[in-house]
Amino acid sequence: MFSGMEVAKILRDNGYKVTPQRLAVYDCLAHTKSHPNAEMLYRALQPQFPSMSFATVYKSIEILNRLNLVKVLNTGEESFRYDADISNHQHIQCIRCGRVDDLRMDASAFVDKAEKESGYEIKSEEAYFFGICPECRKKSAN
Amino acid sequence: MFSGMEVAKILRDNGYKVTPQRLAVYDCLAHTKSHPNAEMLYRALQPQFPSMSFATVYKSIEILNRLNLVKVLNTGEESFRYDADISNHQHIQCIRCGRVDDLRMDASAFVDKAEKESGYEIKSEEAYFFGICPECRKKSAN
DNA sequence: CTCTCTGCAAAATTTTTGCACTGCT
DNA sequence: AGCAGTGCAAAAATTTTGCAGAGAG
Repeated sequence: MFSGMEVAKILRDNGYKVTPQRLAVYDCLAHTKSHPNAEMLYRALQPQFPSMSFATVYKSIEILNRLNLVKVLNTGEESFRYDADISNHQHIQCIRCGRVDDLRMDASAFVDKAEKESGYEIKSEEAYFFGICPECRKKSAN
Repeated sequence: MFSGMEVAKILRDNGYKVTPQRLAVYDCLAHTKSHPNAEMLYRALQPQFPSMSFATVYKSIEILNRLNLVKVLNTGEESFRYDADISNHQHIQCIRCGRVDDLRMDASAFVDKAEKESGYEIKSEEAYFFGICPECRKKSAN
């Protein structure tokens, strides 16, 4: 998680211009835990940038992702979700309400085993769990 | 992995008709290790069913998936991939050539830990590893 | 002042849907 | 014979692209 000034510096140092839109996309991702998709980001940025287009949302994310400032999540829904937390962690999604939460577990033993068994040189890893979140469990009263 | 007759029985027992297209989609998935997407399936079935449409591919997969005969994979590509191996296993994709391989590791300890840490009631789990496959490692000669 | 970025609209992709016709049971 | 399934084309939904004008460095 970086400050606006840090993000600006990273953009500048990599030859990208620092625009309010790019900073706002990062800022939005950095200040939410909801792992939004492009549409949620677009809607969240509308009040501040009424003229902003989806193209800019996607182009901003592409750059932020290339600079390793945001991660792309893939929970199996129609659209991708995005996360400004680039530390190694896993995700868990509620199959009732759709929310996505973070999970922090040390997966290095799992990765090492996968590397040995597959013969691949592993560069990254994504783990998704699916189930029923504490709130939905309460609601269903079983 | 089921035989054609077993799949036919499962379809019939669940009120779905047994059609050559549905059996062929399952058969195609059961006899490949390449984890094809809809287009690969469509092309593979063309010789046998020149009139078959994408609609039928997707509709067949939807039913097979609902009957828990095939699994939907999400490696972060544009399209979904499908797998007739419904046993608990993980997947690893080569970031050079795009191939997807199976990996069989016991993840139950990982799942238990996730369940405790998240408070979720976990129903399923997907783990994807990304790296460079043995063949591509040889080619790059490092 | 230059050159990248934005915003718009159109394009490209993947997947879904509606409907007439076919064919399984 | 009845009704679900197929195939086609059109629709949806998400993401990408081209281009003219705006704005960052």
